[in-house]
Amino acid sequence: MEQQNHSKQLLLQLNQQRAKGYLCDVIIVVENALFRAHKNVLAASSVYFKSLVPHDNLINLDTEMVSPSIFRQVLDFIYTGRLSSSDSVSDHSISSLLIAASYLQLTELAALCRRKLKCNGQTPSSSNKMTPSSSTSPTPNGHTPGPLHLSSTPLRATPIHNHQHHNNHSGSKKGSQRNQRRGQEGRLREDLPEKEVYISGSRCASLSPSGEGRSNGLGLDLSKRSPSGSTTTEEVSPSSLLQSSSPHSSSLSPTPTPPTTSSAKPEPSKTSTDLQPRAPRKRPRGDKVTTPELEDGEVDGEENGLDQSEGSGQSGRGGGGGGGGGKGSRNGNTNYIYRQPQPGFEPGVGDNLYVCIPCGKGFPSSEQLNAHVDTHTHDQLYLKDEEEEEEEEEEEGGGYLKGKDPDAFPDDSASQGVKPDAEEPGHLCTICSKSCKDSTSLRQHEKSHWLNRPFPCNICGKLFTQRGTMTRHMRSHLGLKPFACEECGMRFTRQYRLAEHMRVHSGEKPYECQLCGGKFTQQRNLLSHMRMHTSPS
DNA sequence: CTGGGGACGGGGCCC
DNA sequence: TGGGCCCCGTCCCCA
Repeated sequence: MEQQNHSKQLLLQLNQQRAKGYLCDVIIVVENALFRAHKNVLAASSVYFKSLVPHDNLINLDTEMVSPSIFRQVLDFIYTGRLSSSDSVSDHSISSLLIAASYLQLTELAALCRRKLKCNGQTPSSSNKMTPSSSTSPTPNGHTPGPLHLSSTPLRATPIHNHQHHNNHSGSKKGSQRNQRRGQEGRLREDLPEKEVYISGSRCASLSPSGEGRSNGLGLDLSKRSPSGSTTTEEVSPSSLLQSSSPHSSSLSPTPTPPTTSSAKPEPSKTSTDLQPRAPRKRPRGDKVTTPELEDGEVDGEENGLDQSEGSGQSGRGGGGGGGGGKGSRNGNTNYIYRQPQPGFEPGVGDNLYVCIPCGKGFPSSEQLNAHVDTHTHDQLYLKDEEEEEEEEEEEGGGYLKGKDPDAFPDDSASQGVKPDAEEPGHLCTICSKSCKDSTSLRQHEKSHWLNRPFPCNICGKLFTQRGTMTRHMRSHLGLKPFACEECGMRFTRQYRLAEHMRVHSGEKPYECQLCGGKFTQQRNLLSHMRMHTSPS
């Protein structure tokens, strides 16, 4: 008894799920493109991926070996067993595919490419050298062919994973985990001197003597190995991910510990705990870590971005209220905006969390949305913008909150609802009457009233009002923690946090309760404490 | 079990 | 663009 087409149907389902991002548990970064996929499928197709996916949820591929467009074909092949129409596949493309297939140790695809080249009368030249069955000649990039190096030790390209994520699996919260983390952090700190790594330049200058890991000083291991094991420099610019190219965003591998050493005993750190009034909490707060384990359009935990702040009335700033979404910018990825669920789709069920601004259609994944957005021509977008602007002009200010792309605001903002500076001597916000010192501050302030969030996270799709916030958010995905405590090695994403943390070691408690005299190291804890005083109970 | 305190992560916003 | 600060939320420890 055998179910006909079972495997075919299974693959079909998987591919459909991939298209929707459903149950995808790994993200592959290729240059500036992100691909979501299923670990099982990748592992079943490629020895290379098989070695990586157990450890990493985010995998960065060498862009000299595979381009986004090529990888898309590769992924399609993995999920369908087919290559796209041969008409559209040039020999050059096939060669590129062959290189990629060899790099990724997709032997079947490599063989297919070779056959295709042969049929076309091409001799798989350099790329052929990289095929599983052929020579060990280095790739144009200096890589050694992957398939020839099926080391028992999984060799990493540039796995991007959050070590917090790994740590949080541990059942025992104390003791060993603390030590483990402490050791890891201690090692991180030791790596700090070797930080000749340039983000934008995508170059790692130094290699630790052991060669097992390079740190960029941000707590990240920049060591990058091709599947074959040849260590290469970081090829993927962090700006690919962050787009805004934060200087700290260079490294893509937050894990400081290569697989071969991940289980190694952490070096005991100095008796830093002894210095502390109370040992800093060592439990990685990974419970809510934003690992890229995205599923089905999932954005992370407290998602629903808009309502989180706008609705909370935090600090009374989010005023402005109403107004639905807005148009995204027309450049790059920012032409979509995550906005409030609209009538007709339920985030919890349909997961159409990614909404195309021009047409309002919802999609379960950013990929689908991006693909859809591509169907809008710039002309369409501009045309619609102009139409809406005309409508807004007729609406007399009511359309101000429609949420334009702030970056798209022309300098003469009069037509956008922001009165010219000349008309607002005190630079008053037209929404809350806040007085700003200059037009720049006013503009920035007024952005806080907009309901659109022009800066999407490339990894989880979450949207932000400010680029800086988005960049900061990306650090959490990438595990970028540039600021290390010299006492205990603990690392932070923000300098302010480090300064705050240092008070744990110094014992300084600058925040005093005026009611009971209680002192606190953190202001937020004082505020929390004050609420205890003021709460009715 | 519960409440308070310690510590930390993340986002918003202003400078 | 990044730093600094604020707020919210959370987890853990401990009395």
